Amino acid sequence: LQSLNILLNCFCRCQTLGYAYSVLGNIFKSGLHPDVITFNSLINGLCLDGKVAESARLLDKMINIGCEPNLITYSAIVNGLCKTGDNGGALKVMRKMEERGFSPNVVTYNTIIDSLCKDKLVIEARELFTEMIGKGVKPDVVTYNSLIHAMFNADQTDEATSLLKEMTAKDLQPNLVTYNILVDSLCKEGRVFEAQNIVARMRKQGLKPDNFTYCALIDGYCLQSEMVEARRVFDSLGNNGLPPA
RNA sequence: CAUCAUCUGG
Repeated sequence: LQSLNILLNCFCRCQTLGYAYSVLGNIFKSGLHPDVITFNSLINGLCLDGKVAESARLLDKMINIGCEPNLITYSAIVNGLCKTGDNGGALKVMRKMEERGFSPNVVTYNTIIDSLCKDKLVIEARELFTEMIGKGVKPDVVTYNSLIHAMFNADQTDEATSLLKEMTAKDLQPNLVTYNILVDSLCKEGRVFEAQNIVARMRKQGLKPDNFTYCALIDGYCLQSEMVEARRVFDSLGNNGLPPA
């Protein structure tokens, strides 16, 4: 069952749900019973595909056959609602799961906070942020990444950098995504030089700049019409978009 | 230190 679950999840994440369902068929044919992970993968796949209604039906189905949904099930649905732009619905599901005794965890909160951030609802994102802290759910790097990104997008660069300080004060190490957000945002503001300093800093921490990093830099130079510099970065990359080892 | 949910460019 584990192997079939792995395969099924791959198809779900690739948005090839037809194949996922045929794996489900094989599970039945083999006389096996899908478990909560099987259902979670399918629900997630449907949600990522925007078929949240269908995922709700699957949720009912799993309950009917006696398979108890868990925190991950509900979080996947929360994500599906967020990705279709229904933040209100996502919040409702989160409140419902609390009533049913499933405490939302850091991932659940991160999902909604990020969605609010993307919709520029920075105030309500921060409200959820303080709510989670109040409930003893510790924000992690992903939480801060979403908030920092939102602050840059709202031209609150000062707030972004203060959040960055806040996270390191909490012993949360900025990760590759954090740095990519910084590099990209600085580049879009025309501060490519400072972005390069960030890149130097990430190298110093042993983090390897990746495709995102280089694309952000190239884009930044292009925006400044510094085509020679853009070209220099571009030429430093190999066929796979990464610098030669 | 690998069966499931959340964050970054184009």
